[in-house]
Amino acid sequence: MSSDILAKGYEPKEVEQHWYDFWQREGLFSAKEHSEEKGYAIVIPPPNVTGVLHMGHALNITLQDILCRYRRLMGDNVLWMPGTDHAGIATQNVVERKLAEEGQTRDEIGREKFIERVWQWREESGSAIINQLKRLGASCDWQRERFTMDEGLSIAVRKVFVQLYNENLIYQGNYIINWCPRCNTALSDLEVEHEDLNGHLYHIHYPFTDGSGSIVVATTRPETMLGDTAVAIHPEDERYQDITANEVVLPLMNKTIPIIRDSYVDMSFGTGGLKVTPAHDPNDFELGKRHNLDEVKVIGDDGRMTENAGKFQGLDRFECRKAVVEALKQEGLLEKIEDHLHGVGHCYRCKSVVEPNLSKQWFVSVKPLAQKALEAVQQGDTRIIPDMWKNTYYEWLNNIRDWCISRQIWWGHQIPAWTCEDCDEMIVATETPTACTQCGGSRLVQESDVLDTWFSSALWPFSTMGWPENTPLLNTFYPTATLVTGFDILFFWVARMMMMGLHFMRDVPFRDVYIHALVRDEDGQKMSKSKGNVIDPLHTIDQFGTDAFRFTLAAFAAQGRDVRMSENRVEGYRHFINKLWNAARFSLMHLKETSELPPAETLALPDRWILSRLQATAEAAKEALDQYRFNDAAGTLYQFVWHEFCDWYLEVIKPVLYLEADESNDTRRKSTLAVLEQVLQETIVLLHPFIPFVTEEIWSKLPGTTGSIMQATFPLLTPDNAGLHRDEAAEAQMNLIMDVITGIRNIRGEMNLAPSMKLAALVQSASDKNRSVLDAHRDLIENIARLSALDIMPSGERPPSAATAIISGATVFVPLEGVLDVAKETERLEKELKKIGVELSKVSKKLNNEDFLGKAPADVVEKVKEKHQQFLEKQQKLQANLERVRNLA
RNA sequence: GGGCGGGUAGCUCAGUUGGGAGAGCAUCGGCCUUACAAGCCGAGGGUCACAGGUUCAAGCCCUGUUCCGCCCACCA
Repeated sequence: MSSDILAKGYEPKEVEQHWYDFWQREGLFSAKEHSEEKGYAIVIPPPNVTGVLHMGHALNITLQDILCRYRRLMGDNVLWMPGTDHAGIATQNVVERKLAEEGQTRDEIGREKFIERVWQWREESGSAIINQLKRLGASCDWQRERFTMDEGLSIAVRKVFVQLYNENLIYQGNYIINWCPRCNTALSDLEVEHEDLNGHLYHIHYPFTDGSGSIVVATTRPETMLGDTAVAIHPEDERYQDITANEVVLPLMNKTIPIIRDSYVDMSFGTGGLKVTPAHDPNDFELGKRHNLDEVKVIGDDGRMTENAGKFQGLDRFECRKAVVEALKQEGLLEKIEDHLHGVGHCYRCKSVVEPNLSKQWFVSVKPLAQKALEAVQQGDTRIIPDMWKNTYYEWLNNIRDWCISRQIWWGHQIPAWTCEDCDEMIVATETPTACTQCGGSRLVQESDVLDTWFSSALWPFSTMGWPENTPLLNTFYPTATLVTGFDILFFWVARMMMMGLHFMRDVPFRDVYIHALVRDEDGQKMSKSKGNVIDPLHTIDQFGTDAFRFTLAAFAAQGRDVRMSENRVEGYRHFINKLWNAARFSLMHLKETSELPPAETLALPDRWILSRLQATAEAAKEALDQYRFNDAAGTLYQFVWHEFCDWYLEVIKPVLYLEADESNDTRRKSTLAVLEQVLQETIVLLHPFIPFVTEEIWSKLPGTTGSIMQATFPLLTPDNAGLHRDEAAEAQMNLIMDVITGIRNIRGEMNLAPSMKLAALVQSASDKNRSVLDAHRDLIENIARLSALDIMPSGERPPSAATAIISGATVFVPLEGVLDVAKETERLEKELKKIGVELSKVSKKLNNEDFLGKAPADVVEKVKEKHQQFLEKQQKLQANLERVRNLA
């Protein structure tokens, strides 16, 4: 890495680790707590401690890193707050599995030991995900790394819980919640994933007690009938106007239950009869409350039938379903079984079928909090980008229901509530109480439940900055600038951070929320282990380097669109990294020392041109990044580096670099080298947010650079604007020259003339200005177009037997005496002519349209007229040439 | 049942106030031209899903149809 000349190919492995260590050692990721500079903060969506880096993280982290590195170049004081989430259920499941491998269960070792094990496990593997983030180049302020179970964050959690409880926004109660029998815990509505499954609809006779027949009810879960406490019908259902009975016999249970009338019942469904199971269905629960029905819980928390299920007690819920159906069949009460597609809830962590169950749990009364979160976005205090997600956000907040926050697991923040065993008093406090506030007794037992993981992550933007203390960090960085996240946690996380931030900080947690899409495989399928289509980001990095991988992600991250990832695509962008590397390698062969940029007016045309293009590129890149248009920014830079800087500028200056040494040539060469140095340096600064490693490596090799590229300034912001400015005249002149060269290359390609074959060319242009521009750069044109001679004339004889290229402002002839393939050239010209004919008729049509002339804006009309003129000229020239070529035949 | 996104070249996708349809990859032809064959030069290829409408002008705006994908929802 110390040789002056770079290696022939870029080898990411050799430099990535080196530079990452360097950045950390130099403290370049560290935010300043107190600073005059603008504070710009991003809090990381904390990955689960159990996590392994996947494509979703890679995209998420890359976009954040691009923003952070960009803002540093813009001179902001950047804080990228890193950390991990304790991920209650997920982590507990992982550790339970490990225990199972040792032949143990958590109940056997007990709560305290179990939690110890989790901590121990976290110590061992908790840094794996963090190290993987580092391989992506993530410039997080690692010294501030937090964990949702940290002492500080735990204090914040308790403080929030207690305050919400005191404000009557947290309450405890018996309601129907989603219960996962596998994880043995309650879940919030969000943690249930509905999946449409092919099930059955069972139609069951419930005989009237007076022997006057029966009513048929339908259910998808026949085992719940054991807990039925009523049958409901619609009060206006004509089918049941004449029934004499008020009660039915609940089959299999030999129990009498009432027939109730409620307009909730949908008359159009089945027979219009509804079995009511208040303990196992949320609607039935409501119905039960209205009609004072008993709540009979027949499915236990372990997924087995309770003693209330009579002879079915102890059966697993699914076995019980079969047994109930069999028993009903035998009693002749099963009318029929239909196939039925319906949504079934599954646990988002273990995929078990979730059971709606009656249970005593803790809830957050979210409506008041949600209202503020809604308004903050409506008022524009927080922007959601892309805009379309606003509707989804509103929709959810408008229909929000209370949030079940208690979990019957061990790993998490234990709820700070204590019950006095003497007087049953409930004490909710931030500090562990020593005596009952009511009776003074000391037999206090803490609530065993822990909080939903998302409760602590909802506080993340301020708990990580030291809240509830009023810290300098909070003053400098709250509200944070941008949250970058996937839409899959818009409700879980974003909406709840909004609620908590507004409630406890009295300000939104972030100004912008940038929602990125999902990473899918190249066929658009969601990546999953079972499909076997998972691409491991680390594998991709090992193969192609972090920079190529990051650039690929950025290039495909169009707003609102999923990213389709394949290693082939990364390979494509590795070519780009290599291209840049080689451009630098070439430049460094000539850049032996740093030099001042000479005044613009003394520079040669290509130099002024590239500086102008660089300026345009910097402006476009800034504009795109400011709007989170990562793909546009990446595309703009790609285009500039490859097609303007490499394809044209470097080729054009080669002759200058190889000029013989004499005084005037040396002056010319020196100023070109100064421009080359400047452009290369500014270009890698522009690219640095996307591809940090290779740009740092090149930076370190450039003469005249010191420190890290991370300390550089974004080109548009340097005091002298890095010598950059748009130069329209230079761009127009260079375009003419490039058009002439392209025209000649075109002929060469079409006529199958070897590049090694030198050609003579004649350019005719009626414009004095154009002729003088071409004349002044005759060497350049001859060199790049490989010409033996170049004539430039105002007009005159068209050379016979020549191929022609008609460009804007000039006509190029390549005389091919004896070589010209007349048929081929005729065909080529005819084709061109046909094309231009189509264009011409389009504009002519417009110009012949009175309405267009009368109603279109003047500048548009003017533009069309100009075009018409141009097309007409081109057509005439083509026709003349075609005639001439035809005469040759 | 509601809501959202998408249908543009063979593939993957850009296309930001409506004004001559673009890129990358792939394909074809020609090149070892002293940074790069991970390269250079050139070429071909599109009824912008379909049908209407608004407009002087529609890939873009409106209506309808259709096909994909996703999210939300307590109809048994």
